[in-house]
Amino acid sequence: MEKPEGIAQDQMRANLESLRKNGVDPYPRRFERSHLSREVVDDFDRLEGSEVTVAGRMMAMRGHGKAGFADLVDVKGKIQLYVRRDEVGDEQFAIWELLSVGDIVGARGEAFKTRSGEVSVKVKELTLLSKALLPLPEKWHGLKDKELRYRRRYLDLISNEETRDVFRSRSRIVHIMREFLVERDFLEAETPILQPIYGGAFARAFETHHHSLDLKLYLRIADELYLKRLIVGGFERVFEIGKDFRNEGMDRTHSPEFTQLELYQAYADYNVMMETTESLFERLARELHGGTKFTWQGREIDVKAPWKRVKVMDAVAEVVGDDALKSKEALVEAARAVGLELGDSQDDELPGFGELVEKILDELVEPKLIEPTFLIDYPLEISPLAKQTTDDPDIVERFEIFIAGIELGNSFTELNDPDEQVRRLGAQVEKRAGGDEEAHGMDDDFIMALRHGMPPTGGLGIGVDRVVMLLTDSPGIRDVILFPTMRPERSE
RNA sequence: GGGCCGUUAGCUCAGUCGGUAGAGCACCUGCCUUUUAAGCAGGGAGUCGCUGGUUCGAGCCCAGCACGGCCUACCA
Repeated sequence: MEKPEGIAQDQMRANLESLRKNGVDPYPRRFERSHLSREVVDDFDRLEGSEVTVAGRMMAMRGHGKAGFADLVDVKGKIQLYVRRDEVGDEQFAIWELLSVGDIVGARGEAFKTRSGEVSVKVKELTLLSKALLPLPEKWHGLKDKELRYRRRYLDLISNEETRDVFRSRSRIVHIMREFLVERDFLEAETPILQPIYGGAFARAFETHHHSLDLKLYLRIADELYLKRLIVGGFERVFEIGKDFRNEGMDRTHSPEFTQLELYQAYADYNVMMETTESLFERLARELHGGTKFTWQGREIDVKAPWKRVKVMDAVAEVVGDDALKSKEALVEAARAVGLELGDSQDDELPGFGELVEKILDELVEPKLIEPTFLIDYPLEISPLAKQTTDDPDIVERFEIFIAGIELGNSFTELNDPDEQVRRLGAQVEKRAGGDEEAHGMDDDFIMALRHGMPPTGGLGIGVDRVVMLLTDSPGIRDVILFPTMRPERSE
């Protein structure tokens, strides 16, 4: 059942019928415009007195008896229409009087300036291009309700200039990332989203089913294992910008579908990736903010290189003390002492050393990393795809990127020793068998690829949505995703 | 999962002590040929998120539910 539209809506519909009776097609086909609104405004000195044709949505109307004004908004801005009965004729003026705010129209007429100096079009011919049947949100306050803004993003975009700006910036950011990498001879790749075995991160996956293959498939949680196959294949520098899917909780920085940039560079290591990260962020900040400094939610950020590099174990020692790192038992005690909840004291139920380190990082270290920081050199236990450091076999060459307390990316010197990779994934498979749904599975084809020889390689993943949040001063990830995941509205 | 808050006209919001539902915008009518949050006069517009309860009487009090927001927890 369609719910009744309401009185204003009934009247808009009645106007539609009146227009049809007057022989007006309320939904005609193409319309040729000569100028965008901003072109007329910017080039007014040259265009004054000449004829222009513009089109857009009427966002305000001001009637004056036998004349009227409307604000016509198009993709680049707004221009005022001035409609006079003695200019358009009785027939068109009658049509004008049946239009409302929200209707989409085309107008041909002379560019001129009003008495108050506003560039306008003195309309000679007005064409209805689409009749609106529902009223727009309030013109002064815009659409404020967050739920409605997410669910009906089109209204948010019509009403709120800031929302349009966020998504324009998002488009630029993605474009700059692509340009940055293509300039450096990276090849853009598209790898499978539907995967029989998922890997490359710790996360629960969405499951689906392919009917004609009668095959269980997963939506990818990362691009990693396929992009590395391309490195084996000889492309040497590859990247992908695309959606990953993780079947987990949602909050200010987590969305079940999100956009990730992953890149892999043969003959590089994580040090090269750190330099690449710094260059990319500097480039993004310069293009969006004109320099390396900007603010996010009141915090001053400066992405100028070089960024701080802090070893994970040093950061943890700073919080819990050096002695705590000598054994798992000592670390457990120290973690409890600083207030972390670790569950029951049964040793086999406690997290491993690596997981403890990670928990301490999450709770006590990362939130404080406001200025851009690379946390480097992670425990091997929680990094099954990264290569060990030369001086400590329990530590891998890996970093994560933090700005404003938010994790923005993850990178390592990629593990390319196939036998070691089998051992690492084997440990993951055991964890999964023990009930850890987020542990990796064994990907035999990936292992086979490594056995053919993958060059030493540096890899980097960056959370694009979070980068957009940061650079657009948006408080949450839903504010930078056009149509964020929502529970359906209950319909009666 | 837990806590707090919200849900009233298409939108933005009021709603006092529990006593017949309000404003502005939008829409419609009238006047108005340089206005711009145009103006003036008038009009129509409601399942007060849903279900139950208390009460002579509920938008308001109580309980449950739904959806959302913020925080928190979990989760690479």
